[in-house]
Amino acid sequence: MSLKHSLLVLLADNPASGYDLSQQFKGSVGFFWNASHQQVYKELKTMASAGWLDCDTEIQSDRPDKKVYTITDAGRGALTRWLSQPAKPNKYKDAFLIKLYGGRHLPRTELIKELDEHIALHRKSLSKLQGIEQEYQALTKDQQQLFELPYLTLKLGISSEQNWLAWAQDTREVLSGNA
Amino acid sequence: MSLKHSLLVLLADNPASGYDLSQQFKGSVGFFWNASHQQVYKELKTMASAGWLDCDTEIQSDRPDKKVYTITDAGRGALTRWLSQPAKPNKYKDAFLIKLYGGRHLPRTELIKELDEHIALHRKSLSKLQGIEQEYQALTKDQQQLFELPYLTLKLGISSEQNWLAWAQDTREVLSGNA
DNA sequence: CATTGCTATGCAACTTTTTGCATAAGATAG
DNA sequence: CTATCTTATGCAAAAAGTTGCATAGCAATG
Repeated sequence: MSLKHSLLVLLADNPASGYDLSQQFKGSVGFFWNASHQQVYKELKTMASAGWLDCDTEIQSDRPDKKVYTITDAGRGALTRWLSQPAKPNKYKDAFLIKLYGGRHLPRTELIKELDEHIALHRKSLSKLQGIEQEYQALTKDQQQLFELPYLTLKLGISSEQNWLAWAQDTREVLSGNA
Repeated sequence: MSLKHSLLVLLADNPASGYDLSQQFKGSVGFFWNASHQQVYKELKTMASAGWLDCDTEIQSDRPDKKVYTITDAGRGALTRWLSQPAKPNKYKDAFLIKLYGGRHLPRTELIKELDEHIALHRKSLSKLQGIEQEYQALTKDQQQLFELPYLTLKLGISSEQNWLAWAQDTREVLSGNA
């Protein structure tokens, strides 16, 4: 339901191609929403035929051509309508926690091994977010003002990852029998 | 993909009905996995016909009859196979953060109003988890041992909610212009 | 010079999830 | 006494998401 609206929010700032938008889902936006490139391309097509977006093909010589989507007035209307309705509460899903919950059926060493893999992933994710934060902090005050709200979402991403990693350290000690 | 495995993990401990399992998704398990009752009933049916579960109807006089599902050896095998494969990294999706990210297009008062609603939800969720924690802490050491791993998942739930609420307080001040 | 990775788009089949509806009896609140 | 809540199950349609495949040229690594 909200992929459409994520795309509208991103396109409300700047026109972009499906590829560009997919890249955003791999970056700072990916913390709170994500979609595969297939899904994005398909959704953009649907949104364009609903009149929410205009599509222009940008011919590139050294790279594949781009389809650049621009939000229309109808698109902005749809976005505003959605924004003024209450957002559905988020639902967290984490397969690793299922494994931990049912970890009695598994040797501790395996649990720890998998925990370590997830720690590595979360560390990577944290440093990516921190890199984006540094870019933000390098901006002038005026520019920062523009990204004030996206920066708030980034801060939640960072503190969530830090919280996860702190929990993982404690958990690792319990699993190792050092607690 | 992991609904099957959540159900297997839960059924590995105790036989349960679809209703029971749905209730668990509303409780402590709901922090890291969830599904509607329709989904659960359907999935249990599929799993039973795959031979992973046995189904017995428990006739109740003052309440509707129950279908109690018990895990089979084949089910335990499927669970073990799944447990020994790496779990997919979690993906977080939060529609409210989309709104905050694109909040420039909305009056601050509306953003704050919605933030407050989500704060209320997260507080409720936190106190539910803390209630479960108190039940755990009231157990004897031996009983606690049995729930050692589920308790670890609960601790992540609690600290995640606390982290979210702390972020929300900061965010509220920024949105109110008091930062 | 071969392989991998990045840019860039998309179809088709399948699985998963959501949403709306349906039934039914006892319990509790106003 | 009426309405809502809880227990208990499920079907069917639609929407959303995943997985596998396909194309194609340029750049960089080895």
